[in-house]
Amino acid sequence: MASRFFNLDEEKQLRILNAAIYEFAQKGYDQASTNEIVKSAGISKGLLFHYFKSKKDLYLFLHQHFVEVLKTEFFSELQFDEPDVFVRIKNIMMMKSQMMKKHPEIFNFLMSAYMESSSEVKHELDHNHHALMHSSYAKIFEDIDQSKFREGVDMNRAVQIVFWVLEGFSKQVMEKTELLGQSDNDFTDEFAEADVYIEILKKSFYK
Amino acid sequence: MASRFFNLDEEKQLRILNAAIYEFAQKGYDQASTNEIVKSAGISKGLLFHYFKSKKDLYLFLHQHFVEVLKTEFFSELQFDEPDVFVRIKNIMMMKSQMMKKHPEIFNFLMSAYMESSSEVKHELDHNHHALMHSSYAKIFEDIDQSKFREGVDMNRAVQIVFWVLEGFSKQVMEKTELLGQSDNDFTDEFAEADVYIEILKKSFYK
DNA sequence: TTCCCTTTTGACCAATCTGGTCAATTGTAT
DNA sequence: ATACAATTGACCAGATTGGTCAAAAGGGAA
Repeated sequence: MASRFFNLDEEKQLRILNAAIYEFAQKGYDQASTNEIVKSAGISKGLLFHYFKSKKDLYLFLHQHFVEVLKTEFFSELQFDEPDVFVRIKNIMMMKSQMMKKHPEIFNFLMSAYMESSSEVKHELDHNHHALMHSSYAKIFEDIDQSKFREGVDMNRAVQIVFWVLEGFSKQVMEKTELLGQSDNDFTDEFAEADVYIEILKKSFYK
Repeated sequence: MASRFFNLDEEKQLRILNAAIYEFAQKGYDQASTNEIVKSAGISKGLLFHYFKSKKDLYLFLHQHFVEVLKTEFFSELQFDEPDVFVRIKNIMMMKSQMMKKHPEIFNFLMSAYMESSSEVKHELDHNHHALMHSSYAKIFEDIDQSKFREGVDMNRAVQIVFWVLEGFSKQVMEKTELLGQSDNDFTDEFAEADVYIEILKKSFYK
């Protein structure tokens, strides 16, 4: 099914993919319209159903595909050798911000898929999602250098705190850059500010 | 318009309100169906348009009404005399959790309204929202006792950290209680755990 | 040109749904 | 019986739904 799709003009592929994830993100599975998708992709109705045999087929393909796309980009750009957990978490958060900036439509789509409640696709989605989380998230907290922590601090809670702080921080960054016109922003200032928070937390929890 | 509505059976009022916010939260303004609302409220089409002269009228009324409801409940149960910022933030977060637990439908509706992009209502919503945020949020950070902070700590950033940590914490609590069957939960354990985090942060930032 | 195969089209389907109206019915209090 | 408010639901005209399929268009080889 999908293999045939990838032989298309790359530009036509993109038009279809973008139109589809936009529509699904906007309206959710049930309410999304295949008519709307073909119209905004500039292709005929028949063609869409030629490549994807049903609406469900299309939706599940999109989900699988873009999870894969983000995963690939994420793991190719992240250095895993970073020994300090705090910095590791920071890198992940900043990367997430950069990727949300770069591919907002994909994030919107995957976020809406995460919230999707239509019984027609819910089961398959949950399955994909769990597989992803289990494989990716765990390794953030792997191999933490315990010797750096001051005696008496609860290491797990400390790491949790750092995680929440940087999550809050990157959420704030996203909201700010959304308000201002975005464009060229390379997050240099934000990296620096994130480091200030890291330093504060290190001073609190490290020896 | 709305004044007439409040003369109805209270039970009928509730049926209408619940049906409406559920539908709007589920599908967004454009895609929400007035037919669906009257069906699930068990009233006739004509009646809905008798009390609310249009779909837009209904939507904006619901928004205004439930913002008011939550605001009232929030400010009536919160003690403002709490002198410690950290505890103040904690109280607000825990209260938010409790209210989300108590009125999940209202939160869903207001959350979806916050994300609403339909041009027909966006402008009015933004206006309401801004008014709310400006009046409520500011006083969280009012009158902070600076003398408690250790020298050398950046007070604003410290408060920000506490805010993010407790936000992350309460989000986690919500997700957990959503997975488990909810029911009777009074958040006693969660209050205690939140206090642990508060203590850690106090030790870091206070004299 | 002719042949053959793949790609692409869009009219068509039957069903459902849209926000909103309004003449008619029902309920209630005098 | 009268008046008035509350309530109904059939009706409107048009749009939209996921999906099909015979036909047209494209393109390379003979």
